[in-house]
Amino acid sequence: MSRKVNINSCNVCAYKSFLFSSLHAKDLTRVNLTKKEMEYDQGEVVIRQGEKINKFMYLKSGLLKISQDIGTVGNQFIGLATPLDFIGLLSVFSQENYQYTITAVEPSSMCHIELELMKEIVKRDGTFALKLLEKMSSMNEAILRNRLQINRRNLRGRIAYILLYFCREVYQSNKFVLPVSRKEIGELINMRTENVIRILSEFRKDKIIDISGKEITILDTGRIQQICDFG
Amino acid sequence: MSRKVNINSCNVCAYKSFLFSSLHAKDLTRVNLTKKEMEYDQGEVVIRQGEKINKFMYLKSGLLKISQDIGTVGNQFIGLATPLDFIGLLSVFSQENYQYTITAVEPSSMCHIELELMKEIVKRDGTFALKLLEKMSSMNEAILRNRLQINRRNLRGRIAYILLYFCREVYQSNKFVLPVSRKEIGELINMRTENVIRILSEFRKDKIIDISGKEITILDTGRIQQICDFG
DNA sequence: CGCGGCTTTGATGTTCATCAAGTAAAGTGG
DNA sequence: CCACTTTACTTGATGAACATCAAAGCCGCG
Repeated sequence: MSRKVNINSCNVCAYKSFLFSSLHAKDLTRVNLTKKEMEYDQGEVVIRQGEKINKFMYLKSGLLKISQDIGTVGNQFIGLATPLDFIGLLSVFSQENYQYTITAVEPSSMCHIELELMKEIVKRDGTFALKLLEKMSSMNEAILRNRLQINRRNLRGRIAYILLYFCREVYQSNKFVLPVSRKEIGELINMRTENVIRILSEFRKDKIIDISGKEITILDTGRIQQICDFG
Repeated sequence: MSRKVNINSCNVCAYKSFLFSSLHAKDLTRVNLTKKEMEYDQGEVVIRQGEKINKFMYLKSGLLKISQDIGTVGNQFIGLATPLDFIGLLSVFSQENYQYTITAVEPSSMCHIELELMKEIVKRDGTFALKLLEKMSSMNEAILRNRLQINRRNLRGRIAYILLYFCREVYQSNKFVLPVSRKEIGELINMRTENVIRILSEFRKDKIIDISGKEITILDTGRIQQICDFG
């Protein structure tokens, strides 16, 4: 179950230099005093699609899944959020309610600030506003680029792409434990579970990767890159 | 060829109420004095991918194509911009250079403001900053939603989707002239030209639409909607 | 007029989803 | 803790959806 944790000072948080560095001492203190830090277990839902947005949230550590219910058709897995990402990335400033469901796929620690306070600071502190604009802009661009990249590839290319994504963007290691099921990977890169499995097995047979349950080791980065580029 | 046109007052522009309504008289005057209004012919390139970003641009009238060169593979057609959209939507505040190429697919009229002036106003006017944040946020969300919608449909569903998109979002009419070639539609919704044509013909035979060159008339909105929903 | 790009249709082959069936793993209640 | 249920994983077979190839008509443009 999610739980509130000891309040740490914002002064020692990686986020300070990322976003709040320019903040006036007075505002930083207010953020420090009103923020709430929460921890979530693996599998726990952080935000449910449709809930009212009243917090500005950001991920301090862990890994989150961003997805969307699409009626009977199933679930669209849109992407992952890694530390320093804002949550509710797209909707925070434009919608009343969350358009996406956020789930912790690894134990995660997050900070909340009242959205009203955020808006207040934006209104008062233009330098901060500009910085926020830049961050949101580049985050949105990254998500879109990812989706475009995935959808123009064939299945083998998609698997190669997502493996390199985990390797480079999430774990910074050739060896990692998949944070999601093969079914979910299928939802993320628009293909059937069976084909996710088939192609992973194929890569294993070709000695491009090694698989042991959810643990993946990339053996031949060059080949994977090649499949990603030309697939 | 693109050309500068008579300067109209920002006071009578639709954009004023859309974005600049809260601006102080002083800032509005500055915008008014330094802005440039340009007109572009059909087919003219407005922005070339890679160019330095130094203007904040918005579309007053016409229709723009947003696309991206992706090496040898061809061209990714990302979406269209309709009046009141900002241009360089994603990159303006996060990148040095444009990530996308913008082309006028209908005669278009645009306004430019120096990006530095924009940033200056953002810094000084928090209410404006917040408004801009909201607009950018909702624009980005719309683009992403579109891409997700397109990619989870089969080919008939994609064609139905894009026809309804033109009908509802762009032309507000059941009868419209396609602003782009069938090849480009294929690039927009990730399918081959031949299949774009085949499915359009199929819809024509089924008396769901009428085709005359680039002119399309949607005859049976209900059926199209159904194909869009279940395809 | 002739060239190149767009459009169209048909034929063919590949890729991928679907169906089926079985094993393994993980959660659940007695 | 064990039987039971459910969910995840895996492989093979089949057919549908889609890309590709080919050929011809069309249209605008130098």
